[in-house]
Amino acid sequence: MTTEKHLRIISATPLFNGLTADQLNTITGIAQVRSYKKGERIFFEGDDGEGFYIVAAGKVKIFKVSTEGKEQILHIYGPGHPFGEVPVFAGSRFPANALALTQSRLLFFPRKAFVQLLTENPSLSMNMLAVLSMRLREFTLQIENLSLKEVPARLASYLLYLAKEQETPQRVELQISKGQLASLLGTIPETLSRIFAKMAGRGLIAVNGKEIDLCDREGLAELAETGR
Amino acid sequence: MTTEKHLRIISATPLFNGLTADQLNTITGIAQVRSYKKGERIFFEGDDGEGFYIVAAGKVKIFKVSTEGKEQILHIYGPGHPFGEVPVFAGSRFPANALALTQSRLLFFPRKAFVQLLTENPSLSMNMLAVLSMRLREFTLQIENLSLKEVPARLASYLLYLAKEQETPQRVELQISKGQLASLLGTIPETLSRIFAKMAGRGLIAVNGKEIDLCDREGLAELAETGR
DNA sequence: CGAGCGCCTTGACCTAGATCAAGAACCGTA
DNA sequence: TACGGTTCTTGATCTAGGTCAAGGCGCTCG
Repeated sequence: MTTEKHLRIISATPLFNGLTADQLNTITGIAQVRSYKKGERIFFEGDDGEGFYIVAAGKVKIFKVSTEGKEQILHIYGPGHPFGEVPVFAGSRFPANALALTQSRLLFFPRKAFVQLLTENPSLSMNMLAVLSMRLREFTLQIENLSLKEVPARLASYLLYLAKEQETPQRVELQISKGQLASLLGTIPETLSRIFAKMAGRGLIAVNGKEIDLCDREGLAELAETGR
Repeated sequence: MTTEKHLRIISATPLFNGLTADQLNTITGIAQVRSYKKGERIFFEGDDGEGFYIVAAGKVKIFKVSTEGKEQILHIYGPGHPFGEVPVFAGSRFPANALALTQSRLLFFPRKAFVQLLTENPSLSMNMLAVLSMRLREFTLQIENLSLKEVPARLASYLLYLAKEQETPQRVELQISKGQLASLLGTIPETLSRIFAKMAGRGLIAVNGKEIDLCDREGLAELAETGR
């Protein structure tokens, strides 16, 4: 693993947009590479946060677990996405768990060195503020979904979101298992399965394994919006 | 309303901790005072965010509304708390609504001037990052509550939280109506009422209007944690 | 190729909590 | 102190979705 390669990854990360080559070099200097196997824990809720991460390769899930073992996924992050920044600035512990969904390579930025960087680079601070703000927006959306919408509406929203994300208006591919999707939507596999069947029955979608055709985007939008 | 007074409020706000008198003066220079009557809207979801607010006096609720009119309260903020910062940094619109719960006085900071300030004051940026991180922590907690715990557990958590907040271990006072509390907990007044009755029946609490005695903190903690 | 395991689906049931409807208690105003 | 309005409580009902249990349908690996 060369420093070259780190630099390429770091340059491509939105968080570091608009920084000079010099600044990027400095940042590369403090980054450490860490590798995780599929299923390996990155950190636990309550752990001390001595720094934060950026996904270089692979897929990471951030989640909470109830006392009875039910899990709620908060995010699933791929390359370029930072996570675990909260304790860096709040001076607290990680508020959730992180686990590698696939074999992953992460860049780790130690708290102290990174804070030092921030005080010297106002534009980096601004980027960081933007990242946190965006995340806050996502959370308000998720809370809205969980408390104000029923599962079919949440699923419809998610499918439309995926379609935009993947730039394929007619068909989307689930990058995660349906069980994981259920947890992301705040439900369980059985319920999700039934809702898939119901939506297919209404002609809104067609499901073939991880491939899902969006037959009626109008109808999906309606369902996402009003729940009918 | 004197500039003196603004300065006093601004100095006392955590967001501006650790800044020099000089910096505080500059900040006071860009703040505008806005007054709102009880029930008045401060902004709507989707509005352009030309700046953010800090509560100087009064109480403000931040909330989402479903298409059918059900509301989910995200936060209730009192003096010293900033809100509406997301669009300032994310460059997007307000992701939720804000309304004055009581007659309120707010300090408004226009986007552009504030961003200018940030680039010149690294420690202000750090404070802002801390505020946003703290808010993210609160949100993860709220999502956990909404999706992983049942209403009685959420209520128990909230009561214990209030007790800590108010530094009165034995008795808390609700600062908001029970209807508002229901919405904050992601439920409806009827359900909340029944749960109050049930908890009183079990000897966990005693309810007298807005005064609530925590008779059995052990039991409440147990309920908050495990749901039984 | 067959065994075994993880994932998904389907069905029968059950429970938390929403909805609907009707009073009761509380509060500011005249 | 009577009033009209909120806000709160209580009861009867309904339903989304969770739980439990039993297959099915792929996988990989021997």
